[in-house]
Amino acid sequence: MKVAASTVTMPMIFIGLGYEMGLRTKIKIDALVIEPKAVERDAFLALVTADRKAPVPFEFVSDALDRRSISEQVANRILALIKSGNLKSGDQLPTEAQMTVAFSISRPPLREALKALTIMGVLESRQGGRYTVTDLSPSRLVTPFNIMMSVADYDPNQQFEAREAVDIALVRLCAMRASTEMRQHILKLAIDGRAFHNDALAFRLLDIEFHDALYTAAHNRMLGTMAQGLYNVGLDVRRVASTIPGIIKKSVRQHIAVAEAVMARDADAAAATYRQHLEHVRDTTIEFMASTTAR
Amino acid sequence: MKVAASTVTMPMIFIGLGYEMGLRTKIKIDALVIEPKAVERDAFLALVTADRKAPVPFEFVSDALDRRSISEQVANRILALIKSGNLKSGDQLPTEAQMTVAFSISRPPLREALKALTIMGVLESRQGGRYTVTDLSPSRLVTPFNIMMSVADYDPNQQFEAREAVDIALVRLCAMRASTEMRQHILKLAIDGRAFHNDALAFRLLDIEFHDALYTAAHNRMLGTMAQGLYNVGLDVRRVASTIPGIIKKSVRQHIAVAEAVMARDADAAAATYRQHLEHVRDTTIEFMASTTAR
DNA sequence: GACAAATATTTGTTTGACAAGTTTTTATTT
DNA sequence: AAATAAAAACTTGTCAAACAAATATTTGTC
Repeated sequence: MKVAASTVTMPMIFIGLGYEMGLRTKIKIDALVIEPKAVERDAFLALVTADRKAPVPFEFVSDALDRRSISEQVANRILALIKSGNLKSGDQLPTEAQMTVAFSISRPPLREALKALTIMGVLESRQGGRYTVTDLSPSRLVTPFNIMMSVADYDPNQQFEAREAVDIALVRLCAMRASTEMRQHILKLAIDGRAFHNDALAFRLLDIEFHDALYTAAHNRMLGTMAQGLYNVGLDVRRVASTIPGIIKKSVRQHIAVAEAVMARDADAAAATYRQHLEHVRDTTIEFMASTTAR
Repeated sequence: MKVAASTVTMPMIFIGLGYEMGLRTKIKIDALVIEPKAVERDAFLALVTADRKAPVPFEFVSDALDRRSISEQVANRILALIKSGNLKSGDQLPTEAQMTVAFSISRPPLREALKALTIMGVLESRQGGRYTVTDLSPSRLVTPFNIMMSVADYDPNQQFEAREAVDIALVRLCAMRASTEMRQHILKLAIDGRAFHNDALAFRLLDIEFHDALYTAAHNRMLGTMAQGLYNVGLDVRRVASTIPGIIKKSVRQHIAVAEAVMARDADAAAATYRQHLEHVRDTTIEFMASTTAR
């Protein structure tokens, strides 16, 4: 037990060296026997030690002071591994036990870092399985964006100003560079909406797909992620607002107009029609919010 | 010790009731005596119990499955308290010990949730002091945004497309609704740049302030946060790129042109000049990246 | 009442243990 | 020998207890 303690807190360079040499030690802790067999020349420890001196180009956490907690530092280190390409989508991370050795820390702070990245949609974990890097897709990474947006004071006007900037840029890009398949898919989704004039829930699902298709077809992940985040912010309000009779019908008509402009590769027309659509959504949303007197 | 364990895992409703009745229990754990004196009818426990049944309107974490870990659930709960206005900027959270009782969990998962929110810029903590809610300002909340953007594959063209959409919208808003003081501040920052034609570091700091002022003066926190995030993504590249002779001089001239358009409340002119500036930054950045052959 | 020292409180970190899943190995059967 | 089922090993999730380090609060003194 004493041995275990001193081994774990051994300077990283030593562990790394022992590791490089293929050293295999059996560490007995009470009734638990740890044998590093599954590691098999895992590159993680080397990576962690390698870019230890190299400063992370951009610091993510508020104060640049080194007085940050270990968990924040470790979260940055793992992010740096992903940024530098040493950890890619789908990759499995080492086990927590291995990482505690690699980072020379104990489990709780390590888990604080891992959980933070999990909540942010960068990592994924299942009890019994290992941590893996997610696909890092916009739909995964909107999570922190949603948090950011939802926590700030919610102002519908600001939100629609933002959507006007982001969505219309995306619609323009979509009209210019979408593939033929995506254009047809978008048009199909728009036309399919006609079947849901009286089914608010079904229309809402279709609406999500329609906007998603636009964002994806534009081939700009950054704008796409932002647009999706902004779309989500007002989603719960609009879910109720869209039950007002006539609103769905008008939305469907506008969707089709946008889709036809996209089909025609007419960026200006697509932007103009989409702007109309956005204004319609804004007005009905604000109207609805005003009608529910309680805040 | 047995008593302590059973007390902590007691159903929340009971704790809440005992609390409501002003019950004060002394819990002895080994040599540690916990006496809930500092709580003083703290509303936190009531809040936590209150909106326990009420479902959070929008779920932040990927899978809607209830198989999420406790820490993720608790993070959502705390966020819900902030969203609903029960926790405001600057508010102190209860101590960890109190929250473990309120949420009926142990410290590690609670800390995982708190640390996740800390890394995301929602909470702040100092050893010895308590957790507090940050000012939730864009500059704080960009953190998750930066992570999101930096983790995804970095494509300069996409980035500048995004900036074109977001920044130009902001500049337009700025030209329309900035206060007189802010306009003058922006102009001053632009003109001050002249002094730094040969000092890359100083110019970089001024550049950050200039763009920050534009974003703030536009009075749209959502767009402002996004713009700041996008600005940060390419910051380390541009820090080096801007050392190329002549680049600073041109940037300063363009800053002044933008500032003058803002002073004149001419949104179109501001947008046009800013677009020129962005293109200049884009071209020099791409040029620089191409010159450094190694990726 | 103001200031300094002592005390208490609070977050940060470590260690240890066990529960609840998942993966791998082993044994059995076909 | 291959497929399948059971067992073992492994891994994450959670709890518990303790101590270190920094901060708040109280107490004592002038």
